[in-house]
Amino acid sequence: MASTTIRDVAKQAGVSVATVSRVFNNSSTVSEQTRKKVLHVCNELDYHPHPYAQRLSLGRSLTVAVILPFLTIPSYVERLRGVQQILEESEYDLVLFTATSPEKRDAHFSELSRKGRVDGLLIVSLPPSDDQVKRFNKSNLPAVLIDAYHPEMNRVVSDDIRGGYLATKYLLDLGHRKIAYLSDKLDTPFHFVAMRQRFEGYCQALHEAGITVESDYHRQGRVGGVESYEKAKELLLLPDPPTAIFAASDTNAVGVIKAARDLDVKVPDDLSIIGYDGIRDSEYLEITTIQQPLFRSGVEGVELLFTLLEKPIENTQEIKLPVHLIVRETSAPPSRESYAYQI
Amino acid sequence: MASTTIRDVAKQAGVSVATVSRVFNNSSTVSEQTRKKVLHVCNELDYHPHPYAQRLSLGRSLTVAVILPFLTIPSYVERLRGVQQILEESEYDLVLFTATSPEKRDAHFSELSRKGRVDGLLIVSLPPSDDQVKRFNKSNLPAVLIDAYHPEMNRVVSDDIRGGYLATKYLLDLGHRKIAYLSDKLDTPFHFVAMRQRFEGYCQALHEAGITVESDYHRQGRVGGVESYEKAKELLLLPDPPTAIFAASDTNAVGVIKAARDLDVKVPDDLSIIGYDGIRDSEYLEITTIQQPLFRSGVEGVELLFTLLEKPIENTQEIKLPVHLIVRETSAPPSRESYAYQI
DNA sequence: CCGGTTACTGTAACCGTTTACATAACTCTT
DNA sequence: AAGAGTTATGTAAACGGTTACAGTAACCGG
Repeated sequence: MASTTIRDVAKQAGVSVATVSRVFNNSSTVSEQTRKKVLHVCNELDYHPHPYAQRLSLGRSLTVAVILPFLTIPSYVERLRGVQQILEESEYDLVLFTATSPEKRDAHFSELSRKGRVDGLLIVSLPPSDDQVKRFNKSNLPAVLIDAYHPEMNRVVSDDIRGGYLATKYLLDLGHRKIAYLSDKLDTPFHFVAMRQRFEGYCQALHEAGITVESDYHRQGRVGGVESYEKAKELLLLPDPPTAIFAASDTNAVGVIKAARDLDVKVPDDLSIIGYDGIRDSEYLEITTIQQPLFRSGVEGVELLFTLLEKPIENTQEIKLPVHLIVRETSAPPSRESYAYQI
Repeated sequence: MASTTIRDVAKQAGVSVATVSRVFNNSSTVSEQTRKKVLHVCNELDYHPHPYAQRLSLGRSLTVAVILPFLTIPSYVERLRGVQQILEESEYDLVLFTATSPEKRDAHFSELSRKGRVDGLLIVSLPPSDDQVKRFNKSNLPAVLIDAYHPEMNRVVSDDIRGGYLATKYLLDLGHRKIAYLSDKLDTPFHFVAMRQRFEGYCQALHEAGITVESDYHRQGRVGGVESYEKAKELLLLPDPPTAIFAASDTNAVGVIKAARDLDVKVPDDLSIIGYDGIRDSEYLEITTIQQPLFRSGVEGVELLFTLLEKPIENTQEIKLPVHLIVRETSAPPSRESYAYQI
């Protein structure tokens, strides 16, 4: 069943293809009479313009690519969700790529930077190299980084240094002095930068309080909750264990909670835990956390991209989103006992 | 910077466009000499065939649409991940749609069922109506349901009745007699069917054990963990509370755990909890659960779609994936006390 | 030496749109 | 009443590929 084309409609309506086309792209004028006739025939023949012919002719792909590291990590998915929701209402298709390895990332970047492949690019949490940025800019493909930084690229970031600072300051204000930082590996081939910045904020707050950063209180595991469970155990079994743990993601925090439970360390009595992100789990599990606007970062990213799609160039723009402390049930002042220790 | 076309290459290499095209689509023969020459020129000019011109000419969109209800629910995302991973290695683009309302679902279905829009369709957890199925089949668009059922559509399902049975049987075998079932709303405009089937398995197991299904032991909340927390509380505050709760998803189980904690009900001593799905959280939180192959369902779905894309029609096919009981830390025999109650 | 393969390559139509330009039919203006 | 504007429409050339068909040259067997 060959689908009906614009020519079929034209013939049936007794007009030229140009006229039919004009009816759809309300560009120039068509008399009310013929417009009605054409629409009627379209309806009758169930005509819909062929998307790919349209795209070829227009020189636009009507497509936006979203590329992110993993689909396993809730915070990325939540960002994707924001992107998806806006894109769905637009004329653009969302085509999805994941960069599960640095090689894949590079392959995607170079494929997608070719003119014609997609109209725009949203890059989640994957900082591109200088070379890649150069290529994007040369092919002047509109692109926006979300949760990633490069000076010459438009981006939506959240204030991770401040987030790290806030979390640590909060624990300090509660009276904690022995505060550990537990994160994913800070050095990855992907060059994720968020957790390093949170660490920076952590150091800054400690410094301000006149506390030296204990390297023993800083642990990194592979991404996700499983390994953070082990690392948390290590921390809790230290001769002089921390009274609070700042986990660089809520997922990490879940690992810490489990470790505490298994070692019979009471939360929050004997151990305060603060997470980061504000994903669903943190809500369900009542984890005190630093909430960053994940969903919104996706929304803002698309919207920035849309403005870029309209008028070409300007200065690179940065949208910095705020973070908030959300106090829930995994944090409290340190117990007497731990106080005693440290005096 | 206009991109280089096949004609540029042809001119530069001193051959016809047909020859250049042939070099890429290794269809018919090209002499080794000219092939080399063409490839060299392509390399030099950084030529890549324009995707949309190709698609128009081929009459294939090289695109597969995936449509799912929400991006908020881990199990859907995990299925998507399976789909994505396979699709990424193929020549097809994955374009993503969500049906956050029944109206959206219908709109997507009818748009996507038009020939030419996409080459294939993967529908996750959204059972289509008879009319829609008719339309899919008329436009003979290859489509596969994942975690949804329609007799006239190809599908990948998991054995939810058996899963419900297994979970309940396991609790019965532990000695429980007062077993509640807590799920999302069973009647939704989406007509999700999985949780109803699990309920069926639950009833079956109880029946087999000669236990009548208490309607008071069956609660439904809105999707997700927040409301299941409330419902679990209701159950636990019943005059004769259950000794075990079968939560129809791990997310629901998390709500139950929280309710138990808040009411000082010890898990698993005073209350056994079993979830469903086997998502990450169930692992982190050590929830006993029925694991279904979520990721794999995506993989199998795409693979089934690929075979459909190769040779057109055959009988509709069903792939039924197995489920497994995973015993972790939220389940145990009922305590003496609760036994006492019921004798 | 000739007809028939075989191996390679070119010409041009086609995929289904959009749109610059041309044209035709009116309506004013003076 | 002719020239200038307007308005509505048609013609045909893009967009950038693929591929049916045709053509040419080289090769082969008899």
